[in-house]
Amino acid sequence: MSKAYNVMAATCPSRTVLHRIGARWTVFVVNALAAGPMRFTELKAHIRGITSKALTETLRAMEYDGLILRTDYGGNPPHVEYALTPLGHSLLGPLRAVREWAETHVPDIESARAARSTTGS
Amino acid sequence: MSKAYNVMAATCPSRTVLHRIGARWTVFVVNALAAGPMRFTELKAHIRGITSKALTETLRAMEYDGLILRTDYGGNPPHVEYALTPLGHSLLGPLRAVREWAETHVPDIESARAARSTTGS
DNA sequence: CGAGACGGTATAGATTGGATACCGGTATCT
DNA sequence: AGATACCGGTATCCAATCTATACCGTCTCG
Repeated sequence: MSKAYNVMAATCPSRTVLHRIGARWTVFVVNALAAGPMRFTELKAHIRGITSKALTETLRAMEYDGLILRTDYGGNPPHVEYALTPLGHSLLGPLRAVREWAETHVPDIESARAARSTTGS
Repeated sequence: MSKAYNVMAATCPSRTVLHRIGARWTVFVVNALAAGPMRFTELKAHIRGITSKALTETLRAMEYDGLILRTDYGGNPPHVEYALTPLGHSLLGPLRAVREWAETHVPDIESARAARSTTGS
């Protein structure tokens, strides 16, 4: 049995892992970094709608979990680069599956929502 | 290019879709319902740690998006069943990929966290 | 009569996330 | 020389969200 973890267990660490993945911005950061390392402002520009704070916290959390690597080239003007670790890279596959599902099924979901809005109640 | 949607666009509907998927409990509900329809309390017992309110809201949202189907058999005692729609079912594949990634890489992440805690600061 | 199952709701408290503004240090524009 | 902008963030405040706890009506069982 290689499956030592059961997601439903509530005491299980995979809960926290799943929570991190679903953390609203993680997906986008992984996605953005897929093409190669990026700097902070670059990342911020790429992921439209994210604030500095959100980005900072997401990056910190991901670094803490070993998903990305932060490299500070110091000096001045500040130069910091973020890159995916092998672990972060391995997340790309599963995440891409979800993203593609989302992109594919947007019409279905929108029509479901529309149906509820017009027909419902 | 069949990719009419770009996740990074911020104005893009796939954002909301992705947000729904990452909504903390959605994954678990889909997972639980994979085996077949379930009743409210059954679901609540299966997903350890979820509260009635969280479950209710998750189910409502998922129903609104056409991911699940709520069937009220009325009468008494109350009898309500939740089942995956075909759309919800199609989500199972991508989600399972993520879940398996999570289960597989828990040790990696935990060791990364441990390394940060002992070595860091 | 009293208790429990069922499918939730109501209320309040804790936690998280977002928006906006600002920071220090340098380089550049005027 | 002064004003401004770039870079990688913080600080602060406020709003939305999540959680915990208790409770509801109806019915059946004992």
